[in-house]
Amino acid sequence: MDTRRLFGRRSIFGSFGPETLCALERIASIREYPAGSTIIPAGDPAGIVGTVLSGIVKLTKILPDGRMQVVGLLFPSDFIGRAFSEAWPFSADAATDVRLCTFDRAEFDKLLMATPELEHQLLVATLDELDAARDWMLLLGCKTAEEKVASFLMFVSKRGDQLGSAHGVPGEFGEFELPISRSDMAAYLGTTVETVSRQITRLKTKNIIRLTNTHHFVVPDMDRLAAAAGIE
Amino acid sequence: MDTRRLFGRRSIFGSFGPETLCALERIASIREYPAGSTIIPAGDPAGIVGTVLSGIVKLTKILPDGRMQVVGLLFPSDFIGRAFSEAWPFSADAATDVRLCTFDRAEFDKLLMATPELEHQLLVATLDELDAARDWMLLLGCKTAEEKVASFLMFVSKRGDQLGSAHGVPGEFGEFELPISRSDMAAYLGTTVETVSRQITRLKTKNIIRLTNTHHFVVPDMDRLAAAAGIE
DNA sequence: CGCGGGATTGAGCCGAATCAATGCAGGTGG
DNA sequence: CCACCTGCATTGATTCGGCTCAATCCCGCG
Repeated sequence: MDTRRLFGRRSIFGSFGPETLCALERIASIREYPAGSTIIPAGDPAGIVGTVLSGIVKLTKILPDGRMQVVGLLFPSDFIGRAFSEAWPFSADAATDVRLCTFDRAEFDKLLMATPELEHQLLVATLDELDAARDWMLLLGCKTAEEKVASFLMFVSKRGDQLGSAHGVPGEFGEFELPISRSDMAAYLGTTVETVSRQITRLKTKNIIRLTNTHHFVVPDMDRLAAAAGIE
Repeated sequence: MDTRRLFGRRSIFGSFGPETLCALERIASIREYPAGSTIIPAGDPAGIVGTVLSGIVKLTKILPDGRMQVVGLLFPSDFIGRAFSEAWPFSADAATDVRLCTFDRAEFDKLLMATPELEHQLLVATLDELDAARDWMLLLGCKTAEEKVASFLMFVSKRGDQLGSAHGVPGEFGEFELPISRSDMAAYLGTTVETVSRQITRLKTKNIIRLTNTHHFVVPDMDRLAAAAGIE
């Protein structure tokens, strides 16, 4: 198989030579998860790591009383896993049907130690995730419900091109498929389903967005959406 | 000077041999920043990286209209800097008087590329920061004002021992100095000064905490504080 | 002693949560 | 093919936590 195509050029494996890719391929396997299923439960020893091939993975944390927060969304080409830690600090669930390219954790850690360049790429990816997490803290701490929803739409429209041909109109920036549910959106935005719904209709009546159906969004003017999102 | 003592054993440099420490020492210099001053402004090319020697550094993001969120707090021994990026994505300010051990960014990046073990330590530190950021997202998205304040006190009591003898009673877990202002707390918790103040008095009347003065906290029973924080 | 900045307390209001009902589409079985 | 069910989304009515505005307090300091 064409390993490079498989992982995608944007993945942390995108820049490697054939030797490393071969080493990876030998410990790789494909797994599928239906929407709603749990990929890695919270607190797991987490024997696998991998990259997302298709679909969207949500990383969630919950409080003892059941309140839940989505702390990360993984799109195709994103790395999933927590190197150098025995306990997986949150739950990873399939927000849509998901295909993963997985590696055995122990094997991957070994490869990681032996391949500084791989570790470098992982560091770069982790720094990017940290930046994203901090952007999200700004959103959770400061923004109004309308700004939250608008920000989320901007976020997805930017990463939507990574959803493959099935979702997301390629090249078309202002039109995209949002394959996740309203309740997942709410959990990501630190709000409720009802509020998300209300803010979407609000943005509709302001003509900032249009919907052809529940999950297909059209943004005529990205700048107006950005303004509604508080720019950042 | 005793470089290992200088950086601290918990810093990313804690485990290095004399050769690397020497290489570091040659590009290191000490800088001081008074409380309230800006260490690195947002968007800066950020020519320096380093570790915190004493004091507390806050990392902040602001929206165009002035709303502000603290997205990270750095304690002594924490690493400050963003490797492999030309733009510093937020502002770093001194929440108290701060002493830093700084390195020239270009030099440090070079050393980083040449020393896989250093990069490994940086990766581990970054992963920890990411975990912390995600814990904070749970707090910002889900918790009530009282839980937020209680969580913050738990957080500081755990890291307070790193504040040095000046602040923080060494060894004593349930008693600590909180050297930052109420408004910084509020900005970290995604709330307002008034709310923070009210919740502190609430915790006081419940006898979960006691204050000897505005910045000195006593926690008789850490488990009760944890319960008020929503455990996590 | 009076000044000033941070912290606390109070009154009222507003945005978003909650509770509850209705709408809507896809799937199933009669 | 249509009636029904089920899960998700939308809309409405009401409540409430936390924000805003404003006054007062406290303590260190000149």
